[in-house]
Amino acid sequence: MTVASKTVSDVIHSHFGTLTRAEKQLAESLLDNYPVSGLGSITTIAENAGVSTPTVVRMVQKLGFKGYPDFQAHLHQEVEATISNPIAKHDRWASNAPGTHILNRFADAIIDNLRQTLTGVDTATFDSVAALLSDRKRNLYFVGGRITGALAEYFFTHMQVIRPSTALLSANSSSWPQYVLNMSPGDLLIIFDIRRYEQELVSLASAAKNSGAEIILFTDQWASPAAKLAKHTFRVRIEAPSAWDSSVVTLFIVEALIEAVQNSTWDETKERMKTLEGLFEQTRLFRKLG
Amino acid sequence: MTVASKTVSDVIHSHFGTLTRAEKQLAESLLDNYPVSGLGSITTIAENAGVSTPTVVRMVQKLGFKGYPDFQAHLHQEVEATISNPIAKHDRWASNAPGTHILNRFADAIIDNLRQTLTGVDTATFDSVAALLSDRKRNLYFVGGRITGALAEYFFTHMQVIRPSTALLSANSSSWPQYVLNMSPGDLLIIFDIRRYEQELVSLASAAKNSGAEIILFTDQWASPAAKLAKHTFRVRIEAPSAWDSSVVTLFIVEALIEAVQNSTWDETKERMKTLEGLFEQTRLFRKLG
DNA sequence: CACGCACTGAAAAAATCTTTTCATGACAAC
DNA sequence: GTTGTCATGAAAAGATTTTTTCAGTGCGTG
Repeated sequence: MTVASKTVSDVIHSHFGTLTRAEKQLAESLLDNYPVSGLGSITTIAENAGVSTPTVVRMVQKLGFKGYPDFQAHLHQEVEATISNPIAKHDRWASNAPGTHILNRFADAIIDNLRQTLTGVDTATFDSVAALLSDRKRNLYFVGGRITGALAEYFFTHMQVIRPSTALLSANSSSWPQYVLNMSPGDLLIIFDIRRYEQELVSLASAAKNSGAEIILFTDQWASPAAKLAKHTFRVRIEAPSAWDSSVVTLFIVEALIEAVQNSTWDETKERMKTLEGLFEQTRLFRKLG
Repeated sequence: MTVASKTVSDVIHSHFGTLTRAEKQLAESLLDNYPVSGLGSITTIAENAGVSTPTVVRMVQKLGFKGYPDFQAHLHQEVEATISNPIAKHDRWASNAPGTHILNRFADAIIDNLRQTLTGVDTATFDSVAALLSDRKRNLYFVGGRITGALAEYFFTHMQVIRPSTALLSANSSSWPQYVLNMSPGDLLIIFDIRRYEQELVSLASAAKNSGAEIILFTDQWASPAAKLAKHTFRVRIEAPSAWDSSVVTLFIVEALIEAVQNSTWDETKERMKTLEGLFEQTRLFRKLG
């Protein structure tokens, strides 16, 4: 069967981009407090998610299950696997007493985001993306929104050292068409788009896809509309006790990807870094003399 | 109710003596691999135990439950309680990203960094910095190195929305003197400098200090030489299982500061954000028409 | 051996859950 | 505008589950 070894959570995540509004709402409800929230009857979970029972049926079938009972059977298996594996590992963060200081509240929120994100990220997806980014034959294009532009830049700066053929699209969309013009099939467009999704990014994604480029998307749990166009999507938790969303976990994923790519092509990268060091040295020397 | 705080398992045990043969058989079946064995339908568990469904109904009623659904609801609650405790949660995350996977190693490292950084950061320092950043009379200047430039930009982008008089110094040091020229006493220079400390940033810090500006420094545990010049220094742990350093915790501090500043001047900020929304809207409209 | 009593499960009845159908509304393309 | 497509939930239909009824069985007792 298609849903053999993957967890229900994985399946939901991998289909998340293709889900409709009500279905996303349902998926969120299921993933929140997963997998216990899926234990009840179809009526119960529909009510909890605020959707109708037909929506539940349609979604689980879309996910590849035969019907709700089939879906629930898988969930039961997972619960069983989780529970009957009582490995008592040391509790890493419980000592982090929920203080009242903003730093502590932030820390709690970030760790929660990290945990939930990691539960949701399919390692297979992660590895696929790392492999794509490692492929020197593909040109890489990075782009972000108003806030996330800095993340795109951070990612770009590292990848530029690790491998050739990387480009950072400026925040100004007027220059984008030129980049799209140069995209060939197999090229990668790495997009950062979190809520207050920017329509222009979706247009860019669409145009890039038409040029044959493949899209890797970093978005939030509610998923940018660009998810429908993306080959791989990272849905990252961004909630913080703040008027602003948190990019910490997104940066975490980015750094992990950087390491994964670097690691897979270490020999070449080492050479590049040496050369780069030399270049920096020369520049410094040049300035001193000048 | 009798079954208020006791677990279903307790209830079964306490009633075990009064159970009949078929019921004992059923009870054994339920306790074996408890509580997962009770997850299915009454038919399923009856079959598993080798008894009839009426036996199940009779037993659960004898145990004090209203009926099978009531019995199962209690079981679900217990499953939830078991799964939702932090230790079990960590197990789930770990199982999703097996121990050796880069994501998992990174997560461990980052949480460690976060804890160590929080232990080292004085909340008084944090609050002082937040207060300085909130002071509208001071001009803010942000600057970062090659890698940390993105962090400076991220910080700047947010602060620019929250308050006036903010500037981002470009990565190119040739434009810096002009900024220094304009600095007045009380102005703040926020510097990001982590290892492979950049000599130019130290020079900038020195020049700025001579102009009366106060310096806030984000650096790593080994501390940039600029620390000697800084009024406040955040020493952040940056170690990661990678050839690169991690900026995740630095970003964490930045976000916490953003929230602290925003929070202390919420009324004014709200107005600014509203206006900004309006401006974005206009821009969008303008583009559509154009 | 007959009787009473409690236990048990088959089968019917009742309740509930799951799936399908279909009307409506939103929205994009023309 | 008009048209077609898609998403959605109300409601009906269908399937399953849960409960009740009831007849059969085993067993101890007079």
